[in-house]
Order: sequence, then C-alpha cells, then structure tokens
Amino acid sequence: MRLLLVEDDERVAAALVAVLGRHGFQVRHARSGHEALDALVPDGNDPYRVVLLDLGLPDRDGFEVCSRIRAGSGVPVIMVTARADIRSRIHGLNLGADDYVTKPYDMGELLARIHAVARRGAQPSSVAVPAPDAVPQQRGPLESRGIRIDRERRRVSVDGRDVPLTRKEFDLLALLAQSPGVVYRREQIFSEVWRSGWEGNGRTLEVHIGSLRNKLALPGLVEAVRGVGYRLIPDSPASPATDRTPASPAEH
Amino acid sequence: MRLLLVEDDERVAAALVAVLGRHGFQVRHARSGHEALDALVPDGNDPYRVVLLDLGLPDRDGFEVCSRIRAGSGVPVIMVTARADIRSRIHGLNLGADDYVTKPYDMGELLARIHAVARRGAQPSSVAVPAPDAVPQQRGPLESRGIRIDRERRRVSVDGRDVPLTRKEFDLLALLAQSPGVVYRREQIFSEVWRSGWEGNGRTLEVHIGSLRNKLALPGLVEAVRGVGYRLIPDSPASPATDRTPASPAEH
DNA sequence: AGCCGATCTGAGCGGAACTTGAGGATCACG
DNA sequence: CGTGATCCTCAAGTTCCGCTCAGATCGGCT
Repeated sequence: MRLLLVEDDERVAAALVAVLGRHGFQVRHARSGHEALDALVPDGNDPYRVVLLDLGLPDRDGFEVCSRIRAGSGVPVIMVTARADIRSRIHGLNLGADDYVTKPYDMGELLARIHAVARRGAQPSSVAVPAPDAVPQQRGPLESRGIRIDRERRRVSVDGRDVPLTRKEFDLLALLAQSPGVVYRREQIFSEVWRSGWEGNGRTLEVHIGSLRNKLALPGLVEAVRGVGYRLIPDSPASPATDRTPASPAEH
Repeated sequence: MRLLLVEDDERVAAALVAVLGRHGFQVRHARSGHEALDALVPDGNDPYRVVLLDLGLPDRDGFEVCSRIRAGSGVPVIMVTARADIRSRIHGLNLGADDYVTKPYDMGELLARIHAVARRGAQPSSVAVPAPDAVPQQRGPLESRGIRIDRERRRVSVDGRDVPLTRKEFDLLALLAQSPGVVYRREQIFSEVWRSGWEGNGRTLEVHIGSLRNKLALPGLVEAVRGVGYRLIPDSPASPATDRTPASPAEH
C-alpha cells in the first residue's frame, strides 16, 4: 500500500517512514508541497492510497498544497499539524482534507486514522479527475456471482458453502473482486498482495491463481489476460467491451 | 441529505436535530442501537449519507452497534463520545468508524467532519445488504459458547466455573470477543491491548494466547489466522446471511 | 528486602504456506 | 501451420509462522 508523506522535518519524516514501513506501507517522502504535487502525477505506478500532509511548512502553504491536491486528484488527505485552533481545523477540512490530526498525536491513533481513510478509498468525488487507476474500494461484504467475500472475517463462501482460503489466495481474490471486470496488471497485484517491491520471478502468481480457481470451483471466473494480468468476470456481463482495462492501451 | 442520529439523550438530540436541520440535513433520530439498525434497512427511500453515533449509551454498547452497522452496510459512521482515551479511539476507528469526535466538540468542526465523510460517501452499492435481524443484538455481558465475560467485574466463567485470568489475558479475550468471527490483526491487537505503537518483538502475543487457551480449555475457540492475527470462533452463526439463496439444493 | 505472580524473550520444533522448476497445453501472430 | 511466448499443472524444495517450553525480567505486595 503506497503512502505519500509530505514533511519538511527530516527527523520526523525518518521516524514516520520507519514506523509506517513496519506497518506495511510503502512510503514516498516529499519534502515540499511542490515535490508532493509532482509525486501525485499519475505515472503508471500504483496510485497513492493516502497522503499524510504536514502543515509545519511555511505557514499557510500547507492549505494551499491540500487544495491543489484536491483539485487534481481524489486521493484521501490527512492533515497533520501543530495548529490546533478550531479555525484551522475547519478550514483544513473544508478544503477537502479527509481528516485533521493535531500534534502531539498518538502513533496508534494516527495509524488507525490512516487505515480509516484508506479503506474508504479514493473515489473521484465531484470533479472529473484524471485518476484512471483509482480503485473504488468498496466496504462491507463483497458479493457477486454467488461468491461472498467477508473481509473482516476473512471468509469466503460460494453458494453458501464455506471455502477456506490461505492468506495469499484470499488477498488475491479480495483484490480482484474489488472491481470485477477490471484487469489487474501483474506488478499491481504483486505490490498489493505481496508487500514491498518484489517481482515474482518464478511461477508464483500463476500457482496461487491456480489453487484459487481449484478451491472456488467456478470455471471461467478468474480470467487470465495474456501479457497483462488477471481479472474476475462479473455476473451481469453489461457489455464488458474487454477493453475496460485501467491500463492505458498505449503502454506496452 | 439524510442523516441518521443515534443518541439516547433527548436534550442533546433535540439540539443537534435543530442545528443539523438548519444546515440542510434531513435528520432521523434513533434512540437506541436497535432502532438505528432498523432504520438502516433499505426501504426504498434515499439511503442515509452519514450516521452520527453517540456512544453515551450503556457503556460499551456503542461499539457493538458500530460493528453491526459496518457488517451490513458501507454507510459512513462518525462516533461522537465523551470517551477520550486512546484505547477507545483506536478501537472505534478499527471497528470501521470513519471518524471519532470527542465531547465537548465544536459544532463547526463537527459539521466540517460530517461534510468530509459525506463527501466521500459510500456508493449505495448494488451489493445486497444482509438483513440486520440476522445478527442478534447482544447486550450486557458478552456470552457465547458457554463463556461469560463480565467486563465491569473483569470476570470470566466457562460453563459456570470461574476462570481467573490475568490482565493481558482478559483484555485479549475481551477484545476478541467483541466481535466473534472477525479476525483481529496482530498490530491491531497490540495497539489496543498493549500501549499504542508497541511492537511485539518476541513471542509475547503467542504466549498470552497460549495461556488463554489453556485456562479456557475450549479447544478450537481461539483460532490463529496465519500471517494475519487471531479470532474467536462463534458457536453457531457461521454464515447465516447466505441462506438467502432460494434455489441451489444441488447437493450437500 | 524478599516473595511471587505476571510479563517478556529466545531457541527449537513442526507444519502450513509459499516458491521454484520443468514439462505440457494454449494462445497470438505471421 | 509453425513458432515463440505465455499460461497451467504437478511435484518437489524452502521459508515462514505459530506453538511450546524454559528461563529472565518486571512490578506489586507484605
């Protein structure tokens, strides 16, 4: 899970990077608002799932950055700042921030809040946002084609029968089921299901896909897209033009 | 914009209804968790855009309600409570709340936060929402599988026999028993049972789980979920909501 | 201080989960 | 129809993770 940290104090940043890393985040550190905005330009990598924006920078600047971010992207933003006054809080939230945390904060609570906004996921709000890779992270149990995926219980059932899955199998299915029909590229799958940048050398992904198919016993559900990745076939094939991939076809 | 207010204090509720009304919200007031869950059953009206959940009710009860809501629906939930301690905050957020506001709060900030979560909104989702009556509302001391957990007295009994537990063991059990069936991740357990941000370096968690299992002497109760964490196995309601399949008696 | 239970740490074990490799099947494309 | 690339399956390794035990440390109480 990628996270963008905007923080000018190196010591604070280093500490946060360490802790967040230990909790499974792949952190990119931006030292300034400018750098942050650059980092948010879609580049084919996975999009950031959340932005941690410190307002410790040259006073008002942070608000400016938040509003710029919000103008161009739907990525969730958490403001972190020493400014505890009500006016700033309200102002920050109204600029489009998803949460506003004041220092000193408890690390556990910050983590919980990060998870809260991350699971809410990026949804291109009203604005027409150039965020093609934005994954509509859906909450509550997923259900489609008789498969019920209960994320918090890590349980999967097909037509009422419980299907025990291993960790990788479950994560894989949960990822693909987020957007049935959409093709997930191999690198994308690896970075979501396998932590840290790890390129699957061997046949790892195929094997897990294989055992997932076996256990679900729903032929045709998990489809391989040659040279790209995998996807789930949705039940109501509302003209899935098959080109409905998040990847721009231009890139090879 | 419809909003569901869960609050048992009539005076507080009346004030909130007035203010929220003035700000363009159509407020439905539920006096109890049960009423709230009823109100959330899809009925053809517009779905609620946000739930304001007061935890002032009988102690721990509010957390239950939040977890029940989240089990069946993706509607954004803001917890409003006087409980300011870190444990409660983290727990509330981990249960799926989108925000956690402590009293006394500033009305302007609350409004800003309501707008923040409503902005993200949960898509009404084509997903079937399981009927909440499938989930029995559980009050007072937790009880399941013959285990009785009295949170106030910190007493646990199995089939009537008192089982003395240490602090950590009790906290651990109480946490897991909050929502039998759901998987609690290691980090989550650490941040709620231990002081926040604590990294379990050694085999601490396993040891405590071990002694808890020994003392309860109920094999299969506490289940390890490899690579993720632990959960309690509920006695019967494994997946009751999936019975909604009228025709599929192929075999069994 | 001294005791005693509670908590934490480290090593070893066993088994589940994951990875890898090779061979066969299938597909896209000329 | 041939060919190379890609995907699937099977059957080994190999790693990882949770369990247990035993000893060390912590902390409250008399």
